[in-house]
Amino acid sequence: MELATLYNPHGVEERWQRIWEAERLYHADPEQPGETFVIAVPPPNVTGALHMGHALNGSIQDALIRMHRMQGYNTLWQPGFDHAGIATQAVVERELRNEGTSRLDIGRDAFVERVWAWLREYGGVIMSQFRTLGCSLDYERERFTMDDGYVRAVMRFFVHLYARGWLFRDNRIVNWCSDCRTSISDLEVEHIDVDDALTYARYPLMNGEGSVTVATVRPATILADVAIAVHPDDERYTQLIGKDVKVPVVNRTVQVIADERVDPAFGTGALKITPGHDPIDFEIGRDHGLEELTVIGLDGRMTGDVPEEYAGKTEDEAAELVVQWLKDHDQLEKRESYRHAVGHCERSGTRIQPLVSLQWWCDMKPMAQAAIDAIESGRVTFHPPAQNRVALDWLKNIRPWNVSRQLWWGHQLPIWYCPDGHVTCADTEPGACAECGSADLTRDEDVLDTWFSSALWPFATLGWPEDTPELRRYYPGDVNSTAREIIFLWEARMVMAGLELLGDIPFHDVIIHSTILAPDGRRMSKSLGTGIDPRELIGKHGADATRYGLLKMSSTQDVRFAEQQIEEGRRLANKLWNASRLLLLGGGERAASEPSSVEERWILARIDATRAGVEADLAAFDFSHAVERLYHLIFDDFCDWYLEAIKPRLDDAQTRATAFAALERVLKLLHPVMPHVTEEIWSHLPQRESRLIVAPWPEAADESAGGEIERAQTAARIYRRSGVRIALEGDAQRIFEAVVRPTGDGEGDLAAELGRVRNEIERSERMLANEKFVANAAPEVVDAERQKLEQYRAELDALGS
RNA sequence: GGGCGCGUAGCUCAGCGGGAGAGCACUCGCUUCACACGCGAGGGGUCGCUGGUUCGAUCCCAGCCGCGCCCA
Repeated sequence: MELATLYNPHGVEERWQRIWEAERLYHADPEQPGETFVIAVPPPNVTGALHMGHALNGSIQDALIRMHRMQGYNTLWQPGFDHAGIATQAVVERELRNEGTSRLDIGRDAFVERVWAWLREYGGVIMSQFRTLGCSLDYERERFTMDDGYVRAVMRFFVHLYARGWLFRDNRIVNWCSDCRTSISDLEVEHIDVDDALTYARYPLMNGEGSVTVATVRPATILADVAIAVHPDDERYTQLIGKDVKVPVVNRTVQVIADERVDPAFGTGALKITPGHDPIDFEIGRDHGLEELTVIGLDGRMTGDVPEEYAGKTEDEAAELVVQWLKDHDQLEKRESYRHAVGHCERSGTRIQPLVSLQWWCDMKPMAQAAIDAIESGRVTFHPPAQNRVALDWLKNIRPWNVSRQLWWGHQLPIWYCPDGHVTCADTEPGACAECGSADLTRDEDVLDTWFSSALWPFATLGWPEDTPELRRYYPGDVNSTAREIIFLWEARMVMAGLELLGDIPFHDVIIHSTILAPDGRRMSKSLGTGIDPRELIGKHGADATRYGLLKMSSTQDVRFAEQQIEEGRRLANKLWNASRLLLLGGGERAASEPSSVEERWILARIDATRAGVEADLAAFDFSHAVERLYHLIFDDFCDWYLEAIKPRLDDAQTRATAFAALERVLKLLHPVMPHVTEEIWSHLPQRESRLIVAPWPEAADESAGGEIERAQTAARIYRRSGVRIALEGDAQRIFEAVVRPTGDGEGDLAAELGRVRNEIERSERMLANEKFVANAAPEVVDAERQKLEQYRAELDALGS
């Protein structure tokens, strides 16, 4: 048996990835028996590359999937891609720009074909990158949100919501990105602190009795003012309510109104109302029946009914002109610096322009209620549990969802209009207007928000709306794992869609994993240059080590990336490799393997305790503790004590056979975390009947470990520390000799040891002499202290005093 | 502005009512017949600060100071 002393994952990992997939061991067969265990992977953007979040989440999901597969579950890990409307369109638009053309030049059909061509060439590489991490996704079942079948599911969902009466078209304020040229949902808006100027402008009263001053960070929108609002209880302004004022620049006459949504503490307490360009003003305007004027257009420039010198200017340029106008007319009270959070498009980074636009909306309240019930009743549970409330708070305050996007790449709305403006909604292209029968139909140009299709992922991937064997067998699934910022965008919507369309939750547990930050504590991001590429880590340390390290970092709180965790994984792989070498070097024959010695029974008990611990950790989605547990089992128990204890008997086939049986269990327990090295070692073990990936998970064992090992360990601690040998006999003595290999006379620093133990006894006695402690502390705590005292007294005896 | 979380060894993090822990780094000793990516020993911590509750507080409560995230 030729095995290198240094385990090298390269080549080994790729080989096993090929074999597992070629032997279809990742494949889920609905015809096969067994309780199911199903996870649908969060579909990465089809344009994306593996980043740290994917690698962490892949390690988490694969650990769960592999353990359940070994436990005999009919296990499906569903792979696939999201078409990622805005992101993908932006990539292809950039390419067109580099070629000196644009989507408008080539037209919609050619553009969409161009996107498909781009994807065929460059898209979808991330699934291969999941393979290099060892992720056991059922790659045969890869789905794409733009597949024909998936498109049918999306259309069905839309038609369903339309029939329910929850979809409606309305002019409302939206978050407009002038760079992406589309509206985006509230959830795609990122709030960033910005240093602005707060401009205080005087609006003269029409009756000539002075003026009212309002503060604004966006002077350009003064041109669209339709009212001034004050809080009804604000005594400073009570007498002004109902009075008319004149809007600067445009000389429009508007009224002072009262509304409780005005914050008297902001600025002067008087608020200019611009329903066309501010979400709160929009709400106030609707309630007061105010006009919705728009002065900033879709390209972010001034438009519409503005004085000539403003037309076509950017908002900033227009703001300067307005401020100058105010100065010239002595209506500028002051300007002061002001720092506040401003919405930006998370995709392009452009400052959001709130404006009124005709869009399709979905009333989410009815679906949200079902999701609220599911979470409150515990049918769907978030981990860590604090996230349940986060999801509930959002669901309880849910607002209509703007589902239309002014893009070309995506699912075009199944909405047709006839010349009379009637609306027809249908799965497939209708022949005539549903209302008037007109055959002259035009399809709505807009496409759906990417997340509209994502909401269907857990069942559209299984064939819904068709009644497929997969859908019947694998829905509902079990677990979904994702990052915090996806809770509303995706998790909540999957729960709502699943309940609405299939009448059942899509999964019962949602893992919200930690965010891995850059080593300096900032976010990992491409633009900041703080990203660390998991593919480099795999190249440097191997996939097993990377998985181990990432799981070690997967505590519930956010964590700074530390490469040393991955190096720890690499050392663990090497340690296990060499432990296996030790046994294999003695010969790999198979013999009867009944544990006969105390150390054999002890290691089996330790392994079984670890098995139970790992099962409990994974049931609680506590991966970092599971991994730590395995590390100590292998380094401390298996290598430092068990293997050292049996070393003198290694030429005995019986001993090796028992050791192989123990090693086999260790490999099984570690496999979900480090699949490659464990499968590689497994393949060298004598007479394995199957691949480790599908080998049965260890059964609970009924081994009790005697106290001999513990006695030897105590003696070892004392001897190694002070050179003092304490009296042992029988197995404890034999194991101590084998592991510690003592030299010298065993006299050592007896005085120091005696002093240490006496101190302990004194401390313990003092504690137990405290009547209040004995009276008030929990009985088991007092008992534990008494036992410790007993132990120390026994140790004192053993030291021969 | 609302909510959540975090400040524990030089670093990354566990622990969260009864003697401060792990891995790495550091010091010292080991060419022990698997592994120096190893084995053994050791140094290093007013557990952010100030109060409170308790027989007992890193752990619970309040306030403060830092840091981060989510939502508006």
